[in-house]
Amino acid sequence: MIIVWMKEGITMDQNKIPQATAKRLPLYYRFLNNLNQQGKKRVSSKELSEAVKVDSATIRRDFSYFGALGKKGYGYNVEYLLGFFRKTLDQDETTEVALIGVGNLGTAFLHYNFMKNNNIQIQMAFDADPEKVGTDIGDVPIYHIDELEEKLNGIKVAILTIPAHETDQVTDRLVEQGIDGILNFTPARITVPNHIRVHHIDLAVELQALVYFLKHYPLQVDQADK
Amino acid sequence: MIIVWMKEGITMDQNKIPQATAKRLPLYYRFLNNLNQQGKKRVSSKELSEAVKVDSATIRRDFSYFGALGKKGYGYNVEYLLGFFRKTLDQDETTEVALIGVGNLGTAFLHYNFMKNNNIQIQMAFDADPEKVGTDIGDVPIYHIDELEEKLNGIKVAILTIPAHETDQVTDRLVEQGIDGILNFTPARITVPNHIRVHHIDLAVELQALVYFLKHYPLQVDQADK
DNA sequence: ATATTATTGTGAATTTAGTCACGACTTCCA
DNA sequence: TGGAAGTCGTGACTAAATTCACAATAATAT
Ligand SMILES: NC(=O)c1ccc[n+]([C@@H]2O[C@H](COP(=O)([O-])OP(=O)(O)OC[C@H]3O[C@@H](n4cnc5c(N)ncnc54)[C@H](O)[C@@H]3O)[C@@H](O)[C@H]2O)c1
Ligand SMILES: NC(=O)c1ccc[n+]([C@@H]2O[C@H](COP(=O)([O-])OP(=O)(O)OC[C@H]3O[C@@H](n4cnc5c(N)ncnc54)[C@H](O)[C@@H]3O)[C@@H](O)[C@H]2O)c1
Repeated sequence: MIIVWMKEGITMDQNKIPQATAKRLPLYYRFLNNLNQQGKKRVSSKELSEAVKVDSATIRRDFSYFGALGKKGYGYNVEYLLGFFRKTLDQDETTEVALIGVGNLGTAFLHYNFMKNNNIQIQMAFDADPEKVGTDIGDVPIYHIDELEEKLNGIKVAILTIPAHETDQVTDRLVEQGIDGILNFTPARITVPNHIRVHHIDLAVELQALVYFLKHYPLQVDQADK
Repeated sequence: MIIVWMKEGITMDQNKIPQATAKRLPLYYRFLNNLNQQGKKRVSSKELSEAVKVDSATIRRDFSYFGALGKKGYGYNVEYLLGFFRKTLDQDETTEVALIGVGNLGTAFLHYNFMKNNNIQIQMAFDADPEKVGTDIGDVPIYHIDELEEKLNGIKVAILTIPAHETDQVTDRLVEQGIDGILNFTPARITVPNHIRVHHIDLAVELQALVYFLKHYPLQVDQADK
């Protein structure tokens, strides 16, 4: 077995962009979009910092990976920066997504459908329940999961909101169809070939972790908490 | 203005537990619970690693912050480890939570209500819509947001699933009532006094970040991807 | 018994992320 | 025009997290 490793971040474009930075980009983008809509022309790392709650040095550092986007003594030009990020985040082309599992969570996502500030659209949904199949939710058609192979049509990103015990089976079929990325809301940790990227969002874990932090990590006490 | 800083992680119990470790604890706990229910008696860091997708050295390191929980050459005793984590994660006492905003997401959470493997329970919900007030969802009563002060009754943790533009106003009221922690699903970054812990889960950002990674961070290509 | 195999716990090394602090440059006002 | 104020970009530092790699030890088989 020959394995070719392309370590992350040293390939393709010149992306040496740290992962931590990459995760913050959509946040910056959204906020810049707001500013722009408000007609704001310039913004400093300090202002941004207060709004997105990221240290201003971190913001400057993040931006600097893309070159010198600002002007010393001035700040950043909102429109320019926004345009830059639009290109960087590929906001011009829409990414099509499939959602699997139209239950409580899945339905919520379909109603919301991420199209507010961004380039991502749920194109179709699948469910195993015949009751749900055939209806639309917010213009998104719901197909039966048996039609996955037939309908998926080259979609590369999937959101998984099915019961945990169905996860492996469905994942295998998605992999078979050439999926590239999965946003997994089930508590199951899935196994996929390593060219596929999976992000887990484990809501129960998030809540438990918050509670754990509250009990065990007392925060700063500011005696003049105004 | 006098500020007393208690830096995180050097206070109270002997917790020098790194944050990254703390965030993984609920995950470990859940998986150990599964194992135990399956009647499994022992488990190695390698097995755990495959199941939860965390490097086995990281798992051993994580556990080691709590002392020597395993046996060399053997692994970990599932029951013992589980018992240990139950205590550590305070799984015996239930944490009461309030949910604010019974919309798409909020309703999904109410139906789910986290009580599966853990000690967290949504006790009550609030909404501004009179249509929703008065009904119950899965035994959780829905009150009008105007009753917040009256009903909240010392609850220390809140889940926020309201529209972004309502966030500051509602947050201030929660703070006023002495909330300790907020799990914020709105895209708004909220400002709170620094003894209050806020975790953001920004679903749109997560999805955008996944797409960004797919386009810009080609993963390892395994030529014998079996 | 003894050898073989499995697996921990942890120092040390490495990698990744975050922050400080300041020189360089811009803007803006008097 | 000159100087004060503001802000970036970044080298150097610090901190946090991960991973390597191996001695120590336990379980098991023969
Ligand atoms: N709802 C929440 O608040 C919440 C919180 C944390 C985690 N989760 C996790 O998210 C997932 C979904 O949760 P939910 O509350 O929406 O569950 P749900 O039961 O409401 O929805 C699951 C949906 O998947 C469908 N389904 C079942 N098998 C399928 C298959 N093979 N192919 C396609 N569809 C199939 C069902 O018909 C159902 O509509 C679960 O894994 C759950 O553990 C949910
Ligand atoms: N639904 C999703 O998939 C999704 C995805 C990403 C982010 N979000 C964010 O999560 C939040 C909730 O989303 P949603 O889709 O559930 O929205 P929603 O509009 O369906 O629900 C919001 C609910 O909050 C209630 N509300 C409004 N003002 C209130 C107040 N002052 N006090 C109490 N309740 C109030 C409304 O009556 C409504 O029931 C939003 O901020 C949204 O941006 C949602």
